[in-house]
Amino acid sequence: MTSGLSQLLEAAPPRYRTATEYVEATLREAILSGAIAPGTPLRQEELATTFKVSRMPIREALRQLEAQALVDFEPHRGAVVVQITLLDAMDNYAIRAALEPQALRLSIPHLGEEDFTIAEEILAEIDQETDPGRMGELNRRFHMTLYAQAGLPRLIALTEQHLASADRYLRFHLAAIGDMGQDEHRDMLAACRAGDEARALDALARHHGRASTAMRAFFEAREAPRG
Amino acid sequence: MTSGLSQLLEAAPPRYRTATEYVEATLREAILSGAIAPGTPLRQEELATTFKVSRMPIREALRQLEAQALVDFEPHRGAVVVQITLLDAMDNYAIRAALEPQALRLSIPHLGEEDFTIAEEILAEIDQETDPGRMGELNRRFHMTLYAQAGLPRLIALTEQHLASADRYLRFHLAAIGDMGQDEHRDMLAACRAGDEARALDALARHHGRASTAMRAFFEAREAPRG
DNA sequence: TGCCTGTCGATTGGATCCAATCTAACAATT
DNA sequence: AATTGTTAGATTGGATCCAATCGACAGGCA
Repeated sequence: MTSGLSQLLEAAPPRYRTATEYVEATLREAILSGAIAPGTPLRQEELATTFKVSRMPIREALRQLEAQALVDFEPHRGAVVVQITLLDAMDNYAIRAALEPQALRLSIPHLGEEDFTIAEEILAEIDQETDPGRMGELNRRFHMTLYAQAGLPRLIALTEQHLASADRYLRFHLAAIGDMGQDEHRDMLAACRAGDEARALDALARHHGRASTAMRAFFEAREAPRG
Repeated sequence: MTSGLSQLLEAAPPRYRTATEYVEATLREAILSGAIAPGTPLRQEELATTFKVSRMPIREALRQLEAQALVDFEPHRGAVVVQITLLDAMDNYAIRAALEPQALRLSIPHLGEEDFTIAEEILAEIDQETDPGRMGELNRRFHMTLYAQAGLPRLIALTEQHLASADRYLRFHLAAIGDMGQDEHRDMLAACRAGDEARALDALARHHGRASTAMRAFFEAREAPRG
């Protein structure tokens, strides 16, 4: 049959099926990575020329980004890249601190050796990585590998979405605590391997707690450097 | 000054500022209430004539509903109202079981007597209500009243969104357990009043747990009535 | 009969055009 | 001088038009 061909098609699917998909994915990546600064107004005409499409796919993409809380939309005034504030960061942490333990808890019983191997490889990659952007990507993949067996697609997608949003705070995170929390990562992985749910959840909670308090201290020091 | 005027404007804002807003809000309500059945294909031309607008606001609205996971969008094939399945319901419960305790926990310390009074009134209304649609609305308002003081807008919005999604399962919920869990509601409210976080969270967990297991049993009985 | 192929209507995706709204600068009035 | 009114340009919202894709059905071929 065509199993060889279908493998090829799996490996190289047509990149985007519609212009809207293309614009949406590219814009989201640009916002999350910080390539477009928070507060930047997104002019439809301007985006249309840079993407070499009409304003229509731009408009549809912006609508979807609005629903994902990546841009603010005001009628007749256009879209603006959402700001990064302490409140936003705390909001994101609170949401992840709720979703991630749930995903991990449901996933742990179904994790297998293949998952642990992949997670281990990602941890090793993180150790050697220096580029902040790639580190965010690797961090996300590590976490999602451990959550992937939860079996609830919406929970997983929602968790991944908010983990991706956290990339926006990555620069601040690194400035605040300097590392990606590899100690907690390793502890979490070891606990998962041992099937020790309580310990894994504890490691994850420490992970969130440490990052969240560090971030808060960092922002508050920034906002009132001399009081 | 104009404090009287601004109160008036608060009370009666222009209903919708754009056609897209209007279509989106109306369609969402229709989907959540079940007025449009799961699996229904949403033809753009058809919707355009019923809403008396062109296809353009329809398209933008459908994009936003897709990002909210209320319709499935397939390129060149259009939008379909998402199905109601056991997996979907479990997914929704898992997400709410993660988000709601977090919101409640953060909100409890800032709840005041006004909030308790409002919550109490809503509970009384639920007791007398028979219309399932209104009961979903009231249930949502009760929960959100207790979560509202969490101080994190995104967490609150996300929680409310998934609480609203649960309205889609309301018929099944009522068929499965017959009531809205008023006992747990009352226990939760009393615990909040007493500032007893642990007891409030416990009541909420029982609320979710009971609903979730009942729903699972109900679906499984439906899917394999004679095996 | 069963399967492939081509064609046509229906539907969506994208481009272009027009109308409505916002912003800012400037003029006019007190 | 400060506030209000006006007007022009920029920008978004909405409508219409054309192109691309999908699905079903009919016809040809083994």
